[in-house]
Amino acid sequence: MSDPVARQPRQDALRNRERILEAAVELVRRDGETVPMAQIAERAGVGVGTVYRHFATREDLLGALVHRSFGLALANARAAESRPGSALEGVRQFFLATLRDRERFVLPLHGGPPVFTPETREVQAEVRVVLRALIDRGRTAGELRGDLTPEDLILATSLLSRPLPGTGDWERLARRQIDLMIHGLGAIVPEPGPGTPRDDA
Amino acid sequence: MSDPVARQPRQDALRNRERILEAAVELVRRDGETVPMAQIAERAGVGVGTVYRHFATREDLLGALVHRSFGLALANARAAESRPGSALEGVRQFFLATLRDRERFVLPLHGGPPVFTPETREVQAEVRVVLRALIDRGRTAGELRGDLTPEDLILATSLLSRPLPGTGDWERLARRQIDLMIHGLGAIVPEPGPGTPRDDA
DNA sequence: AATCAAACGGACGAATTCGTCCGTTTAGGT
DNA sequence: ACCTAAACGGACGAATTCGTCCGTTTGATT
Repeated sequence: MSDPVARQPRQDALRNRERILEAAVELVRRDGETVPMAQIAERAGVGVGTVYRHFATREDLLGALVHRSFGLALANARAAESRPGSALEGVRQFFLATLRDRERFVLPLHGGPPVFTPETREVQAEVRVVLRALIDRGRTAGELRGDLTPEDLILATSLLSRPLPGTGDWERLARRQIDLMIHGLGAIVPEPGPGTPRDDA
Repeated sequence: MSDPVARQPRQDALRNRERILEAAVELVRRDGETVPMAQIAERAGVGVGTVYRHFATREDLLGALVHRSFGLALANARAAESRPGSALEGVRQFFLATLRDRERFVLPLHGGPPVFTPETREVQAEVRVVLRALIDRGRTAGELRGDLTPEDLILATSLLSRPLPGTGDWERLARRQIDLMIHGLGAIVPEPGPGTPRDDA
């Protein structure tokens, strides 16, 4: 008798889906993307069956993690773009936001299959659009290098969010990298100097 | 009747060991560190038995790859340090060398077990020493930021050597990152400006 | 050329991991 | 309170992967 509209999903289903994603982020970052599904299920406090119902295949799950990461990047990009101060400072805030959220990021580490779904690429494109706006603003104001592209910023952030073991104080090192890059972003070029062969084509 | 000195290893053994390492670098970079041993053996043109004789366990093999990578980094660091020009240019050359050799680098992607053997750490320490010398030279000459550390450079290079999928023209992007960083390395700070809160502790 | 220790290859049993299937539980509507 | 579609859990057979073992081949030495 009810309309053909799907009834909304049950509460526990939503909750479990969330738990699975959280567990997956944590374990994939720590152990790599081949971490056993059973382990993810265990940490999420559900059975494997539940995991496979929400994500038909491991790749679906990984794809969802990547998708979420771009969603996060998009939110950060928008926040940085709509921020009042200078565009250069906006870029800096974007970097710092990535660093703050880094434990929630999962980006593909090697060139495996899908992972990048069409929807993910859409979000990715939107990130580009927003960053483009930010860059253009800064360029007009003479704060940013004229040749800067959204890809430069995306690459930098994806590097910042990667799990890097072995290094003791990652937080400090990452902030330093941001610092170095921000200074490099300035439109002012210190000293081309004579001893600088140009080997960038 | 012969001395207790070990006779030198056979020629084919050395050759195979080399082939295995080459195959492993390629496949680990492409498919991740859990790539089946059998696959590595196949690409190397040997049987699995041979792989396991040279590297008793997968971790031994991975450890050898990482060790080699640091050896490469050490060679590049030494070349950059003993180079005639300015120290800043030396740093730049070090980065470019890493980029050139990036397909031979294998560094741990997540915080798994061993991989960092004691010997590897020794090489790592030596890299630090050489870079420290380079940095000090540049600092004395006023070419480099006073607070720069070897770790900054090591981190940057390890980021540059990582396999990053999805991005089309990695080469171009990486050169750009180097460019950005080199400019950031200069001792001259363009514009602290009023709108720049200092949130690096 | 004869010898043999060293090295090789790959079949194989053990151990994981995958993804499904189905009997049981439960949220939420009546 | 009752009902049922939706969701759950985890045992299980199929499929991979691991690492070993041993009969065969080969490089070096005499």
